[in-house]
Order: sequence, then structure tokens, then C-alpha cells
Amino acid sequence: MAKGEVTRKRILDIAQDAVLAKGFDATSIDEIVAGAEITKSGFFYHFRDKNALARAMIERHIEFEDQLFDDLSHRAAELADDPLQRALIWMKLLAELLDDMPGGHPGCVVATAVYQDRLFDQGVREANRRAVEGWRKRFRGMFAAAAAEYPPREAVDLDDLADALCAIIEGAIMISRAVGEPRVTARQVMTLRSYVKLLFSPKVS
Amino acid sequence: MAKGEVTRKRILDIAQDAVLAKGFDATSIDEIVAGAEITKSGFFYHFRDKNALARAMIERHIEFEDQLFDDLSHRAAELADDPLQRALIWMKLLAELLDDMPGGHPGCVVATAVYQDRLFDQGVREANRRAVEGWRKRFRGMFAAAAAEYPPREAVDLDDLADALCAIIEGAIMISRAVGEPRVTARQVMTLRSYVKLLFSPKVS
DNA sequence: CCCGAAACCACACCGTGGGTACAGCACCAT
DNA sequence: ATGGTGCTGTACCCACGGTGTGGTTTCGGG
Repeated sequence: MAKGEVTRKRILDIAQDAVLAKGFDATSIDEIVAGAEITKSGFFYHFRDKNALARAMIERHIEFEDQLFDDLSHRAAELADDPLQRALIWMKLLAELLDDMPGGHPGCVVATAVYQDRLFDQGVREANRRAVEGWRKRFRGMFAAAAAEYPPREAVDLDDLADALCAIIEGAIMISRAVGEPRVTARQVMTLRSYVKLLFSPKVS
Repeated sequence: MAKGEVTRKRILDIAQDAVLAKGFDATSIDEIVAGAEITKSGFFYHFRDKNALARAMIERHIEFEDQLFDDLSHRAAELADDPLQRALIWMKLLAELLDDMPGGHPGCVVATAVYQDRLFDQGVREANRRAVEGWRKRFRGMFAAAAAEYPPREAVDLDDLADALCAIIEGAIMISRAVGEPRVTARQVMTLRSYVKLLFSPKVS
């Protein structure tokens, strides 16, 4: 890795920690600069402004999370052939993962940016849109496979169901932070899992 | 109403308009001062800092929303005696209300504060915790009444179910803002409604 | 071994925004 | 007439994002 990329990565690492802990607005460039042991000029050499930093962070986060979700899918596929079972296992694995985070989910960079989106330019907003649409597509695929095998008991739009998973995760992170209960996020994933189970389980039990 | 209270209310009104339109951080005190036709000193006479303004706005918002939710409960109670039906009607009414907002839900003050630590102090965070706990209590009560009549098909913690409603609303607001689809919020309320319906409906259909 | 580009540093400076400090004035009630 | 309430006006401070310019180190390729 070239020297420039190392510094760039260090800046992103420092920034990510600070942003997840305190929010984007609360993280000053001076602070990042001090943490990464560079100068302000050095920072602006790598990122033309704070927007560029935000965009880079979001894109990196999407990449990381994609890999993590792919990993969960892979493990779920190993444990079951049935698409519904796979979806249920996937959600259980996610819940376990969330529960293992001692301080709760560190908070979503995307959500952070969404709630402060007036601070950011069009590029950041676009990055955010792509992130959410990526989740929607992924979750929809998972539920669509289940729906193909098991007719849902209630008429439900698959995009809505995918959004529900996304929404409940994001919402749970918010609640968990607001009330200071880290485990809320995992519990909410399990709550939605219970819905998926009910929705796709055969009518005659 | 005393002269001071009139001015105070005017400041809050102006601030609320600006904040709902552009977000809290994008709304400067100078701007509020200009809108309310007072001076900066006048502003700081009424609010010691921006935190005090935020706290006042959140408390006012909670009050407003409480009244709105009470109203929905009242209307639902008029339309049905059955607690499950009441809950379902309540959620439908909420969805309709959300759908009637042309630009989508303006965004939750509580959520923004969760993601901004420097901008808001401990007092604001406390107000937020109270808000979320208030929702939990309210929603739990609604679902508990339904659960008393109809044994849930799946084991579910009522606090979790209450949180799910709260989470899905907050999460949906985030998604709706990220992808620019105002109707997402209402659709998500309806999605959770479908869960509630399935969860509490009698086993033999 | 040297050159040139990439990767910084040092420093000075600007505008905006939150916030402070304090003196004073107008109005109203007692 | 007097004292509190509700402001105005002015001057000022600091943090932060951001710009600009000129200089210096580092390092790989010819």
C-alpha cells in the first residue's frame, strides 16, 4: 500500500471512531488532524472538504457491511437449504452479532448523515441513497426466495418487508442509544424475525 | 398572556418552522432572531443557549404528539370495542395521517438529537429518553390490551412489540429521507400492523 | 545518483456562528 | 418614584470550516 493510502486510511479510521461516538457535526477536522498526527494541510490534501470525508466514510461502510452480510448469507446457506429457514437463520445470526457488541451497535454512519443531511452536499446524499437501496435489494432478495416457496398469509409488498428490516434495525439503534439499552437492537431483529416466521409459515399448523 | 411569553412563543414558532424545514443545525440563531424581529440579546434573554431552545422545542413536540396520539386513541375507541381492533384502527389512522403529510414526516427531533452529541447537552438527552419511554409505555398499553383478549401466536415481549412500533416509525423516517420516498413511513406502519394482525388473530381462521 | 512527483508541513488569514458581558432604556405595577 | 420585566445596542471572544501560498521531505524510476 502506498504511503498516501496509509495516511488516508488512518484519517478515515480516526474519523470513523469519532463520528460513531459523537456524531459527524461534533467531530472537528482539527480533532481528526490531531488524532491522525498530521496537519490541517495534510488533511485537505486527501479530502477537499468535510463532504469528501463523509462520502468516503459512507462508501467504506457500505463495503464493510456488504461483506459482513454476505458472510451471514453464506453461513445461513450452509445451515439450511430452505429459503425461509435461511432467512430466519440469517436474522438470528445478525441478532447474535448485534448482541455480542458490548456497547450495542456503534451507530450507523448512514443514519448519522441522514439526520444531518443539510450539512452535506448532493454527493453525500447520493451515497446514502445508494446505501439504503442496496439494503432494500439485498433483503428483498432474501424474502422473495422465501415467498416463492411459502405463500405469505397476508398480502405484503416485498420491498416493504425489506424496508421493514432496514427500518427496524435503524430505529432500534436509535432507541437503544436514546434509552441506553444496548440489547434493544438484537431484540428488535428477533421481533421482526417472529413476523417473518408467522408470515411465511404454512396456514395449517 | 404576558408580554414575555408572547415573544417566547414567537421565537419557538419561528424556530420550529425553520428547524422542520432545514434541520436544527442548519438553523442559526441569527436567522431566528431576524425572523422573530428581536435582537440577539433578546433571544438569549429567553433561552440561555441553543440547548434550552432545543429542549423547549422537544417538550413542546412531545406535548403535541401526545395530544395527537390521544386523539387517535379516542377515535379508535369510538370505532371499536375490541382491543385488537382498536390497535389495528389506531395504526391505520396513524398511517393515514403520515400519508397526508405532503413532504413526508418532517423528521423526528428525538432522532436528530441522538445522533448529535455536541449540539445537545445532557438535558436534551434526558428529554429524549423520556420521549422514547413515553412511546414505549403508550404502545405497550395498547398491545397489552389486545394480548389480554387474544393469546399471541408467538411468544413476544410486549415491551419489544411496543419498541418495534417506535423503531419502525423512526427507521422509516430515516429511510424515507434517505431515498426521498415520503410514503415509506406510512407503508411501514402498515407493515407492522400486518404483524400485529397475524400475531393476535385466532389460530383457527 | 539524481530528478520529479507525491505527500506532506507551517503559517497566515477569512467568514460564520454560538456565546458573553454589560450598560441602558421603556414600560408597567405597586 | 421605584423596582422588576423585557428587552436593545455594542463590543468582543473563540471554535470551526475552509483557502492560499510557499516550502520541505520521501521515494520510486530512469
